[in-house]
Amino acid sequence: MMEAKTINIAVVDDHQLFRKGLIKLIHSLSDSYKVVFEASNGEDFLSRMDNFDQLTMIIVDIDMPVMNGYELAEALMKKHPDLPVLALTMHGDNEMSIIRMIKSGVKGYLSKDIEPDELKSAIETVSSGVFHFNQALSGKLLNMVITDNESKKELFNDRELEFLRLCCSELTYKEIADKMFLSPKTIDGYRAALFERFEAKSRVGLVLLAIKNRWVNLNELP
Amino acid sequence: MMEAKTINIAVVDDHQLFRKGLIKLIHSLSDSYKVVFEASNGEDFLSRMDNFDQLTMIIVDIDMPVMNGYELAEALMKKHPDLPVLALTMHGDNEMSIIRMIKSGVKGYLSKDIEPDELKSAIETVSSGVFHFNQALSGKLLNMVITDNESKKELFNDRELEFLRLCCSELTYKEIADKMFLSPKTIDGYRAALFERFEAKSRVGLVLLAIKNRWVNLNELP
DNA sequence: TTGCCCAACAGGATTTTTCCTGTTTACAGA
DNA sequence: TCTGTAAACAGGAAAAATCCTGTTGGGCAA
Repeated sequence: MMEAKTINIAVVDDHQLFRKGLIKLIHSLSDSYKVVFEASNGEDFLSRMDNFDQLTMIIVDIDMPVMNGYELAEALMKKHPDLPVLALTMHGDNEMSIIRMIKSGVKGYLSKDIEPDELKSAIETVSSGVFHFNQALSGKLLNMVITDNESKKELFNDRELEFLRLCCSELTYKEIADKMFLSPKTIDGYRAALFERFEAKSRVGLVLLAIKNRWVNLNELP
Repeated sequence: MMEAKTINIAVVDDHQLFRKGLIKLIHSLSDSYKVVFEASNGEDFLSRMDNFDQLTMIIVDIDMPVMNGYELAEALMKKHPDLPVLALTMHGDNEMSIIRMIKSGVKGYLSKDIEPDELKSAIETVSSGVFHFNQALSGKLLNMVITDNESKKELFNDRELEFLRLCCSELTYKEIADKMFLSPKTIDGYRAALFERFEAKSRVGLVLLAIKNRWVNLNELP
């Protein structure tokens, strides 16, 4: 079996040990795979990569400190829409992160606990510009992605975001209601809406999501 | 330069992609390194490994779902104290986790963002039974480890820390009680103790403090 | 032994959170 | 003008969290 075309890959991951290992793994999958560039985060990649044409695709970790995978994918979608992005996730099972990846323009994603063979098939499909998602999306969330094109509604409106910030505090809902000049019942409505949208089961769960996804800034909290 | 003695290594990590890559990386470091066994978590390792004498050392990821690195190291410290454990951490910067590793009996730890050369030197030192910690421990911290038996009025004890971790989730206190095999009333006692100690007014407040002060690691939360 | 301390645990009250099913009002579009 | 929709709001109940005051039982020092 001949594997004709060389696939030139860039790997972006902040964990050097993983990155180096991954590169060796990729090279062992096929002689036609060449990792020609590596970076430790999105910013590092954008600042040092100058020849985008040489790249067939890019493999990028979602969880990175400086400029994470979502942000890099978004930046690439604007400047180099033809460069396919394959995302790697550590805990990629939650639908929100999948949504966000799709919105950021990634062509596919893989959990880090997959077998090398799956990586190979993902590289094959994504490098040729085909989508590769190994998890089905619920209709509701899929709808959220698709109908987003008219830029009508982002994740939250202003009031919801304000509520979310106040949630990340020791305030009770009643106190939040006072601060926002709303009825506690309205606040309860916001709560229910966000719980459903993000599949949170409790206020603590919502707060954790808000922090993890950087919807709120930890340093700006009281 | 000759590298005489073969070092037989077991690798335990739940992320298959990382594990396979790491193994290739290890083999590329030296011909005398042989990865002779791999497992996806602590439980998997203990149940399938039958010949401990063949192993020179074990490399284990700290963050694993079923039986994590701390727990595996503790179990090994009891049954096979001569087997050196090298721990790998994703975000090993917080002191609490270093404390916990030392208490669990690991011989050394590495952050996953190190260079392969550092891995090599860690393998060399740890496999020969010497400690390898790449980060200086603050005097206070070191004191905490050493004088742990006497003046143990530090921030938390082990159970409190475990409770705190579980607090940073969507689990109810009842579910936390089940996980820790304690009465919900005892859990309520932990809660009250931590609330008072850190002047938290609610669980959300406690969770925020835990994250801000890095008592728990955001990325290793479920 | 005896007294002391502490972790584990209980009962019970109160507040807060969570959930469910509604109603009213404003306002944009057919 | 009629209609649909979204935001604001309510009542009420169940579950969970919070708070307070205890008890018990085992280890340990005097």
